[in-house]
Amino acid sequence: MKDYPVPPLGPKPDVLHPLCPSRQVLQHLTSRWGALILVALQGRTLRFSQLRRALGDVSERMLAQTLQGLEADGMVLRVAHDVVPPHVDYSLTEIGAEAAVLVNGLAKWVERRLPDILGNRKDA
Amino acid sequence: MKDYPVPPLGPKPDVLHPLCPSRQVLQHLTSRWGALILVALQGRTLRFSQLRRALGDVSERMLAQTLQGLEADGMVLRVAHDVVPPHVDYSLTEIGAEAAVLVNGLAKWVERRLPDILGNRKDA
DNA sequence: GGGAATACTAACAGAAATGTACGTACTTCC
DNA sequence: GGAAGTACGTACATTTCTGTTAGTATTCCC
Repeated sequence: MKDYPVPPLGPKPDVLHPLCPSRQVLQHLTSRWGALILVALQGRTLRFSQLRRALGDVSERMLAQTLQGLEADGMVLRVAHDVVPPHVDYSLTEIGAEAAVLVNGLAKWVERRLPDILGNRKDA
Repeated sequence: MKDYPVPPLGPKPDVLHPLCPSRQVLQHLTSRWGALILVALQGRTLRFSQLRRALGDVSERMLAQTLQGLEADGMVLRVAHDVVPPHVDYSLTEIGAEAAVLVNGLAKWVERRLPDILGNRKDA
């Protein structure tokens, strides 16, 4: 990897630039579980285990890890009720909701177009 | 991982279902290089090396591999001119262009919202 | 009492993604 | 002549991702 002569916070964020932070954010949003969490959390608040069941096959480790990442990016809001059997609610923040709309749009498009995509697919 | 009692091609594709093929397609589109290739190819045709320079830091190996995947999914059209110094053009297919609009929308949103996102970020 | 549920974390392990280096066949430029 | 550009494939190495297992403190249910 060579050096790229552009500061981390240039005037115009550009996803196509290797060092632009927008790339990382985009990757968080589009990561395997990140995208699905946004979709699952759209319009509703879910607890950790509910979220886990909603996604079907996330390991607790990955779910916790991904949620922390999204929380750090300000996409997800975590509210822990300090009760004896742990109870934590997850919901989308304002920007999280905005992102979710876009990610969900992509997901829905894939679902709608799936037949066409699978149709002319050249399987190895 | 437990077994999920749903056929690969049920009546309604659902990204939240572990075995739905839509998940894989979504992952291809949102993969690290997949998404960037769609963005870079929007509205224009690029050659292999131009694409490589456009993304800035893809290795040739990854670029070739990702392009093949997108081609297999019918998103990218590959046209090879049989000339002495190799010349191959890459462009988006119809569905590829549709997908690119959505992915690009997400990318542009991230770029626009980047300041806000980085603002309230809790760095580890 | 034993077992399940809750929301995690830490340690370890294996799988997948990604990069590096090299080779190719031929042309153009210095 | 020697170096660079072109579009890759292949082998190998490393980094990143993801999963599995075990453990925690407490309550509820049988």
